[in-house]
Amino acid sequence: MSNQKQLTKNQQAVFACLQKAGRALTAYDILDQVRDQGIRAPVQVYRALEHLQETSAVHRIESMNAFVACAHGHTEDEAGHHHGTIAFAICDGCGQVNEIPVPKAARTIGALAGNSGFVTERTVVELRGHCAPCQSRSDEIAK
Amino acid sequence: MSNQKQLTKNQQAVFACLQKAGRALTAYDILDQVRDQGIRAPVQVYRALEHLQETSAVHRIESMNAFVACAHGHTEDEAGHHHGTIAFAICDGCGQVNEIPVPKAARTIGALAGNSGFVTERTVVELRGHCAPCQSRSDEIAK
DNA sequence: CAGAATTTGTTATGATATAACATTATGAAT
DNA sequence: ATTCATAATGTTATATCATAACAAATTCTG
Repeated sequence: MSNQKQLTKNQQAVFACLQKAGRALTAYDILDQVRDQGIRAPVQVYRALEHLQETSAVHRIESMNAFVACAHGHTEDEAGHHHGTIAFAICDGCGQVNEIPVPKAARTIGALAGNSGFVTERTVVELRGHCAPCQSRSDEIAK
Repeated sequence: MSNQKQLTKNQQAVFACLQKAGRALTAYDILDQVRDQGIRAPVQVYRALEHLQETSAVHRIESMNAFVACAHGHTEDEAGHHHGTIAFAICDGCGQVNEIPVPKAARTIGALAGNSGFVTERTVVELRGHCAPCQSRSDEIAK
């Protein structure tokens, strides 16, 4: 079968690393963190990430070439209840990534594209900016 | 001054290449096309792209690591009238990229992020899918 | 256990992007 | 026109992100 629920050793290591980080990491960031768990080559990390993305346990942040653990309940519980499109709010100060379900706005945008016959298969929405704490931090710097 | 309107030789070459292509190209695709115009190294392409992005003549497609000439009037006319956020509808069949202004949907999404104090500085919206012609083409293949 | 499928490990390489620094061109002020 | 400041260029090297190819080990299933 294709959809087993148990993660393999490498998949566990990579996923745990991302969860612990609590922010987006590049594949090589991850590699550095899991070397002591026997993962030696980039391809091993990419393979684990590929699987984790298929099961929606991990999302790729396109504008960073990085990866983040899904904030919703993908730890143990089954299902992977499908939300629609999720927007990622990425803080360029601290790297925190927040997930914001935006099913309606995504449908609106998809409909606009559909007007010219375009069929949307995947929607990428990423907000780059600063979270509240980092906002005040940069205020300080700007005096 | 910072905002001159005339493009330099390299900037012209890169921009012309993108306009001629009519679709997204990677920096190395561009490099291959402009070697005969004296551009020899990746960094020269990236520098031209950087300038062209600053003036909104070119957009970066994050989910492709590629670049596309802006579809709006950036050829000769001044101004670069500021639209709000633009969504890119990218056909995975033929590579065509369509620009769709989505100011309202983008504001909606930004407002949702703003609820937790996030301040958006840049909004990336990219639709991956298939354009009308490529849609029918894949129909054929699927019999 | 046998066979199939998947995962793993290993090496190599491809693709994307920037650092550092010397040089040349351009524009504005005298 | 000369000087100065700025921006653009060229060149080499290297950093960063990602996949190809193939052999070996593991796991699942009958």
